[in-house]
Amino acid sequence: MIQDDKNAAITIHDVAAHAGVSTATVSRALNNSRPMSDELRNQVLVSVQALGYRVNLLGRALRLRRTFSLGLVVPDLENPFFSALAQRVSRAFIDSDIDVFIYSADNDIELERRAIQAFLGRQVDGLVLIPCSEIESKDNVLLADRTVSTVQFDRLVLSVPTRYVGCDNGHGMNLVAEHLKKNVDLQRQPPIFIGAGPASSSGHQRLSAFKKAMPEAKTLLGSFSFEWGQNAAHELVDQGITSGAIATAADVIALGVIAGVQERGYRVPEDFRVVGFDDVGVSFLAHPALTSVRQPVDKMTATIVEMVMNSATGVDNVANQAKTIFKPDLIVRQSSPLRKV
Amino acid sequence: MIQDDKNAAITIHDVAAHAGVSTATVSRALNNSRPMSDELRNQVLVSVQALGYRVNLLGRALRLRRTFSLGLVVPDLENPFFSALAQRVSRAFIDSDIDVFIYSADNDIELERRAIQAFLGRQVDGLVLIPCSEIESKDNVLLADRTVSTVQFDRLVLSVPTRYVGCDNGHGMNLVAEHLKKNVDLQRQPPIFIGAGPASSSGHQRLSAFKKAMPEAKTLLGSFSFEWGQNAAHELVDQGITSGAIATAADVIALGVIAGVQERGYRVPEDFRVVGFDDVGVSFLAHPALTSVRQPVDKMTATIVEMVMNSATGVDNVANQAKTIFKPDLIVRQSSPLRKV
DNA sequence: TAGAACTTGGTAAAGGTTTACCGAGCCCTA
DNA sequence: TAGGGCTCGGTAAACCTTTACCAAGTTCTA
Repeated sequence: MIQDDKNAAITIHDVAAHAGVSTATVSRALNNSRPMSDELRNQVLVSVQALGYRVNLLGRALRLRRTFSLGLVVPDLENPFFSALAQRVSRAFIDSDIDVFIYSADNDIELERRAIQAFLGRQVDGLVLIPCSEIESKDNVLLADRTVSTVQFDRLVLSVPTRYVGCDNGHGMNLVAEHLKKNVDLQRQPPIFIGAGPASSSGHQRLSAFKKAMPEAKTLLGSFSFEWGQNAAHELVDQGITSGAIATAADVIALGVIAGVQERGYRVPEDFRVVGFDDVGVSFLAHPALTSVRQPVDKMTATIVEMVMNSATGVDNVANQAKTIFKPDLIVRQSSPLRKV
Repeated sequence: MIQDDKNAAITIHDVAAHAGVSTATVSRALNNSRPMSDELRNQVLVSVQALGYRVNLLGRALRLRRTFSLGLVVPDLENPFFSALAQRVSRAFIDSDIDVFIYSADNDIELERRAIQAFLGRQVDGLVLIPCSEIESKDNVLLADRTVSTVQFDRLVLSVPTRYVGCDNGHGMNLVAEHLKKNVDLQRQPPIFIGAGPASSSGHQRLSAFKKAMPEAKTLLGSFSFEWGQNAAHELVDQGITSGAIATAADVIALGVIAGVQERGYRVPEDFRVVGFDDVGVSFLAHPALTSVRQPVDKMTATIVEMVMNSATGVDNVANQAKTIFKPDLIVRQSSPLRKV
């Protein structure tokens, strides 16, 4: 059984031997950890080139007790909203010396735990979690937080006191309610909310905020999925509701709603106004363009970067449990325009 | 500057001391690497529990020269097609002892290189790459392949002789051509192909296969994006083309095309037939449901698993450059149904 | 010119594992 | 009872780095 280790890995010792210096010198040349003559440094770098040496980050991490890496655990990459968030988080770290590794929990609490264990065992410097469930993920988040600097993102397990970055779902829903009151005739037909169950904090918060802002609303609850929006729309039409204002808990639901009402022969925005939430990941696929609550993702990811970098250098134990909540905006587009159609 | 290392990491030595045994015994108890009395094993496990010990995978990897990890580099997670593929690859490894870590290159050759370096430095056991570009990614793929067991997936840099798993784009396009010939009246209006430029191997292959199968087709080339499909559709309509058959190089383009023609007041499938390619990631968002070439993703990811596991155990240096190409199927749905509408 | 102050290179320990090898104790047989 | 063949625990080396400390050489000052 031949290990195809390719070429049996060059170490710093090989470089040192090739350059005729000690390993300390090689390390110092590569890391600029102490001033040295240009001549000597070049001598080392030439050998590095010649041998094609690449530092073994495992050895370095062991010694430094630091890996320059961050783990990002997302509930489900097949959901374009989460994959977009993942991308944006990675991108936010591009100017840092930290590598972001993504692990998908595939909507499975067990797998979420495995992801966290995988990262913890590999000694990541920090962990960013979008927990699968507001309740069932508790132990997982706890495990993470006990071991390493942890930030929850987008979704929150409130019972574990970690830092958190998210958006003000209540404010977002208020904007939606205001918009509908101003621009839709709600006399004929009270507004309808098509949401997700309260298993995740976002589903939970958006639902209760909308109910509070528009107590007269009819609410239908399902999951954060296209199919659910589609089914709910069919259901409405089949019940004889053929126009009105529909708010949703997420863009992906709104897309389903639009498809669903169109399949039944109704039009958006002429018959139904539809409003989404998130404006991340899938909203660009909507037709007509989707009025949606936009989360300020860039600000949010920038905050995550700040939190991670600070806790890596241990600056800020003060605000270690701080929740940073951003106010979202309403972006008005064709699916629910400003004037009454 | 306080390192908030939480609780300063329990090592195997702490466990050994607590249990009153040597580190060798602890390691053997945890890894079952040599038979031992149940009594002793329990004694060790109790201490492990009591201290909350978790193995440091860095130390282990250093010693074992194996990390039980796989790096997956994708071009762009904001593209739902790639994020779905990433999810599916991870999922395929769920029953193995290997953890899959995902890194997004954000469509940037430099970042793709950084991703590969990050994985190589961390000594992953294997690398799965979906290269950004057929040409510009060459050096990156080469770097990977020189160092570790590498598989290219979906897209191919042919000039680097690595293993590859993909689908037969030519065959897929032949199926599309056949379908259109049988079910659409192409006399009135020759078929139209809305594709992507030849920078990626999939764009390239799909284009040339379709042109070969239907030389009379009009072709428009852009990018793998919704916007491009939308713009291309507008362009067609604005040129006075108001019906016909449209094949595309990807579902995400097809979605854009559907949206585009609908925006101009035409219907799918009554006016335009639209066919996608991939049937992964976004096709479920299409309305009407999208006729598409389905890649057999499960078979493909299973093959990747096999390749990675084999090369990890060094079984198969023979087929080390094997290209495994799967035949896709055509899934007929409403956007281009079987009978002439 | 003695020696302080600085520069610059090397030695070796430490970081957390796993495991080859050793040795001690036991049972069994000749 | 000598010693062969077990079982089972421990010691220490190795995996690859970085860096505290040391030592030697140089420059400068008093």
